[in-house]
Amino acid sequence: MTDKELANVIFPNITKTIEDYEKMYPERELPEGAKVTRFAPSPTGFVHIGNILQAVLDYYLAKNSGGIFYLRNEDTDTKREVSSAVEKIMDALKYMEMLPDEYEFDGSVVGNYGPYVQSERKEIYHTFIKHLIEIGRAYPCFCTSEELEIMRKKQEAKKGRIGYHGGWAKCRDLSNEERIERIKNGEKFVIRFKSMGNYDRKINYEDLVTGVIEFPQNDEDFVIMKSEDLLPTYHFAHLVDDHLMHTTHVVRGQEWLPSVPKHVELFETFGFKQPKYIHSSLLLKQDGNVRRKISKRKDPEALMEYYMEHGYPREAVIESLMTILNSNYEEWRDSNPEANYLDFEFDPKKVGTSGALYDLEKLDNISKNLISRMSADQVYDNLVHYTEIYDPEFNKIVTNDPDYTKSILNIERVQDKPRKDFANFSDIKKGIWYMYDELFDSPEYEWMKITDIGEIKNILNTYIDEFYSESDTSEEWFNKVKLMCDKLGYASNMKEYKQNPDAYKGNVADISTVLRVALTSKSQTPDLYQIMNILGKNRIVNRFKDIS
RNA sequence: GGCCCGUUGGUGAAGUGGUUGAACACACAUGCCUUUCACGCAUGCAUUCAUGGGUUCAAAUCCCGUACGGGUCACCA
Repeated sequence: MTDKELANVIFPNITKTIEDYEKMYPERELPEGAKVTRFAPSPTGFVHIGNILQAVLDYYLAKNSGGIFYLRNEDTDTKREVSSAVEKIMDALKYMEMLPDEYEFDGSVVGNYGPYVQSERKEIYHTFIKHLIEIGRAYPCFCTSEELEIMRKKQEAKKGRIGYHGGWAKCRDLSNEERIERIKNGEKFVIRFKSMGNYDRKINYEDLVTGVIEFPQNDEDFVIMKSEDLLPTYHFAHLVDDHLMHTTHVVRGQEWLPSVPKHVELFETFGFKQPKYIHSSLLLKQDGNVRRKISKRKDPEALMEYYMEHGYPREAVIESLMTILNSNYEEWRDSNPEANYLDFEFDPKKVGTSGALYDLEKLDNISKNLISRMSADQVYDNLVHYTEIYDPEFNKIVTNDPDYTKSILNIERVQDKPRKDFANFSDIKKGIWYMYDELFDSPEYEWMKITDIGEIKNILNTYIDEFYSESDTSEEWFNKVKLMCDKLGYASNMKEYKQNPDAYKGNVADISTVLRVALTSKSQTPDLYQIMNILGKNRIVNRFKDIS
């Protein structure tokens, strides 16, 4: 019996050919040098920051070259699949403003190279597998997992290489008669690739990041189609999909490096052009004195939700990831502060290979700088958008009087070196809540040096009765505070105070602090003059009255 | 265990044989500024590039060994 007959027994309903599919999915018409990349996560319910790292690179490579960035749902592992996972992936991409050009979501397909969901591409995979069987490069394997387990044990005992190769590949030399008979008897089987490789020979593979790497040839008859769901394994789906969708560059984690020889043989067998690979480094986390892979169970910052929930600006996340991806990015950003990151010239050779510790402090720093450069309007818009989803209560308060909120956000913003106190949009509430009467409800006053309520009231009353004037400029205002110091026996000049502290009850800083705490309850705030201006006289008086 | 990748300060890292007495950024420390905080400014922070050997006039940079870390060896991706 021929291989062709075997192929027909296994896939009786497959009538299309590889050529048919190649006609359906012709070469893309793109400008010279345009890159086609894909984000291809498996829908496990978590969007890992490492995945986003890859997506940023994918998106960048496509957009920077005038190419295509598409989303492919790798749902061939039916056991791990989670139903809401694709939604989460789309949410994350939306948040990052990295929407794919082609995708399949919510029942609609965008793009001409779909389906973009692997479980819907079964027939395509089967066509390619059928071809492989026809040319004698794939075969059904009836080994059970128990048998394979025993084989592994034997191999271990002999200290040999583990795997389904050479003489260990029992089903490889079965006759087609026997194969067909066993299939007709209803035996379960997987399809294995029949490797022609020789482990003692080497291949030279050129990685865009690492450079040339020498591997032994693949000689493993690895599984390309699973028995239960008849779906392909990653290796085979990678071949078929990236060929048919004309992917030019594959960004994937370093954990894929060892399977490169398999992919090389697969592409060579079909005579397909292999995409270029960028194997990105893993994100690590310092845990005591060991470094380990950042883990979604132990490290909240491993998940994209962390950044969304805290309201980190997408630009900051991108900046921090680009910094990890390419070591000279920061330098470039320094000299091109306003440029779009897509205009950066990326050099795959500069991708770190050793696994980087993901540094949240660095993110905070990048983010603080970024937010400090925004206008009050921009911060306001971001804040509204963020609180809509993550803090509806605060959203109501903030949007109740947009101009009022903006004036708060504008404190010490319009100046050469704006304040940098917000690393994300959830920080804002912590910084400005006291400006809203709804939230300023019996706060805990952080009195510092002057704690005597009698003295505090004396200061506040004196100030309101004799010195406060709503129309004062910043300088006038502070001069009056100093005048009050002189009157009450506090030093208005810090230098004089430091020279002779005993001559005074305290100094102008102590007085300012009393005003500050009385108005905000906090001992540390931005510019007090601006706060008072925004509060206005009535509320200042009222807040002073509350002190008792 | 086999195969592969890696190892420059607290962190990300620059660096591919000689103005590197190891850049830059983050973090940290100290000081200045200052009504608080933040900002800003100034200074400090690896005599040394995992380690041993070799090549060379010259090595973090090239070669070999060792150690350590990571990845992978599934009908998971």
